[in-house]
Amino acid sequence: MKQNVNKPTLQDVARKAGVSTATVSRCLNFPDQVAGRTQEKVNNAVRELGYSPDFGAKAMAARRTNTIGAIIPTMANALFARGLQAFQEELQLHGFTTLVASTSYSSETEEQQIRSLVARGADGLLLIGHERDPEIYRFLETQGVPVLISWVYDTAATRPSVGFDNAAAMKEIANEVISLGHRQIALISAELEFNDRATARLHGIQDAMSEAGLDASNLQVVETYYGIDEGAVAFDELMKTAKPPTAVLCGNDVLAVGALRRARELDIKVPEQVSIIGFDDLDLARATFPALTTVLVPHREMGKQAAIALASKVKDDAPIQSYELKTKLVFRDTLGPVL
Amino acid sequence: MKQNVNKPTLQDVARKAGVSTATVSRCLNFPDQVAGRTQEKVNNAVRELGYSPDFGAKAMAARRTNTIGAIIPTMANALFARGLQAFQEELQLHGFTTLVASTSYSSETEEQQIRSLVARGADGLLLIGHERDPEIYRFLETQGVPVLISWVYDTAATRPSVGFDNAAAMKEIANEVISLGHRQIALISAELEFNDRATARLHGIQDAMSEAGLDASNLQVVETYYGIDEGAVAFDELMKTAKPPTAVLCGNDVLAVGALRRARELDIKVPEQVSIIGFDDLDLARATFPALTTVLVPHREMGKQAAIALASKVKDDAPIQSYELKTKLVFRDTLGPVL
DNA sequence: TTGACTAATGTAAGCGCTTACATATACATG
DNA sequence: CATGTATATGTAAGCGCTTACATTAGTCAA
Repeated sequence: MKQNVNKPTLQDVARKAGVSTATVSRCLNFPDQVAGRTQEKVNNAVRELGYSPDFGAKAMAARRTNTIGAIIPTMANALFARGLQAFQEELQLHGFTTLVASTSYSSETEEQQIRSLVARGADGLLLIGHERDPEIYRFLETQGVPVLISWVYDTAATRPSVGFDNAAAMKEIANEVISLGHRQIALISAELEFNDRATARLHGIQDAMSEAGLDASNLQVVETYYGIDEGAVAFDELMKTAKPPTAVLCGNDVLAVGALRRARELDIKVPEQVSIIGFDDLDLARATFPALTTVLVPHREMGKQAAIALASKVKDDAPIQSYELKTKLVFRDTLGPVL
Repeated sequence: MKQNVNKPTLQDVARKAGVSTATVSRCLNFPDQVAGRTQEKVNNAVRELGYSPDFGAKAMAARRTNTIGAIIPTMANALFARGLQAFQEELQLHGFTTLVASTSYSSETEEQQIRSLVARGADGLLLIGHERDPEIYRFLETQGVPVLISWVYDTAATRPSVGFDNAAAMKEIANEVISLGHRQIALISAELEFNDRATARLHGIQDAMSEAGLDASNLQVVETYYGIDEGAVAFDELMKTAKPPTAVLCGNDVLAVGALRRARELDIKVPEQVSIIGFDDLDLARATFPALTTVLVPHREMGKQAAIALASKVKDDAPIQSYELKTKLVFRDTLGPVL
């Protein structure tokens, strides 16, 4: 290992400034409790030594970190990245630092990350979706770390959450699709296991279809990873089946963009021959040609509300209030009637 | 505050298992130094108590965190996000955890983040680009934290770096543009201040132009933020000038996608009336219509090499070896000759 | 000047771990 | 069996901070 240089400590600063360590600590944390002249001496010493407090020591002594952890599936998904950005910004206003980790959609990795963030002293945790090993929830409870679930809002769930109703949102757009005459429908979904958002969206479509009297066999589902190429491949697959769909719903805009690209490559006209629908409403959705019909997810607002809820829980131990956000259909140019 | 629950400590585990704290510690960190029967007792106690080690205490006692910090401008930029992903994966192989922070391109925020990561005990730091307040470099030196600069490779720089030559890459594509007859050229760039990558790319174009005998007045530069909409607005602006460019180079693919979108909205044919060139080669670049001509940046390889360099520096105190990665022109459908 | 405050500073006890060192136990050797 | 060696565990001293409590300095009314 290294450790060639010895980082200056509070002690060093105290010695240099000719005061006690307690005074230095106060000067740094509660300046108004310290006389002006003393502050100056201390600040000079801090500057000259290039002192920087040790977070670990501080956390241990103060028994508090003012840190909130957030674990999302992937940074690659712009929607998570942006929602988290808003979460972070709001928390900063409340005096919290955010520690971010991602799981690549692996529940195993998620568990590790949860443990790691708890070990690092997170005062609270933001998690995406409800579905995970009950043991983890037990662990968090024994550690006394409050958790807020986001990206979903499920009245049936016992834990508080800030998010939207994935099933209802998907059902709404599915209804539109069906009312335009589509009967042969497909869903390009993220992996369904350990992903209650994806599962809920699937259920939304199934619901809409069964209410419209359509048989389950009219729905084809392909699961894949997040990515444009993945969407393209999935679309390909669907078009090669015996009864190719006339409408392809996608679990997110990125998959939809991939599908759209492949449609163009296959010379399939959208929406004349097949409709393609996204989910999320990224900037991207307006930039494709034709522009993507999709479902707007208010990600920034979601991040912000999650931050507010979690901050008040951690600070004042106020019970977390669940909060439902509304999605909105955005009609652009990739959804059309069956011709 | 809260603290209703008392997290179990090493002490608690030791008591429950009927051994000393030292044994518990060893059992957790160096299991092969501990007898099998003892391991069992300890592991049971750990499980029953839901024990999780306190990172801060551990770091303080061990004087090592096995944590590497990485500070990037923004997660919103997929290229950073992906490069970082590779960085992280590689570091994990070497036994390091990565702590990520982003700055929103603010040098002030960056300074905070650097201090925060150092405080959190980062054994090393990854930073993007060379350009920052010298005081920060001094601070890092007094703290004994090794730094690796990435995303740039500049032979003139004193600090080691793992990246590519931004100026050369941009010059290369600019040469192509010029050789296709373009004389009136524009650059939609990220903000140039405190951004040596963006500045270098600008210089690359200027170089190419002056070598081709073009006057500086033939180049229009508009600085903007990262985003599709921002690219669209910038493109708009350029088209409204007295001498609109016939080729628009963009600092990244996202800006280019925005420009492309606005071109379509304005009914300007690409590449017949104006050529649009991106930078980065995101998946996105293949998904637009027409597909984007751009410059491939080997972001994953960059992240990986950066991780290797930094890990060996931190572990063995080996001097960091600079490493140059090569970019590659990717010709698709948005660059054409002047008609 | 004094006493009664308040304001500023100091003292020292931990926070939860790791690890050098000391000790105990087990086993092989002569 | 005594002895030496290896293996397993225990003891206790910090790591760099915060903070309750004790002490001292400063201020002001009487």
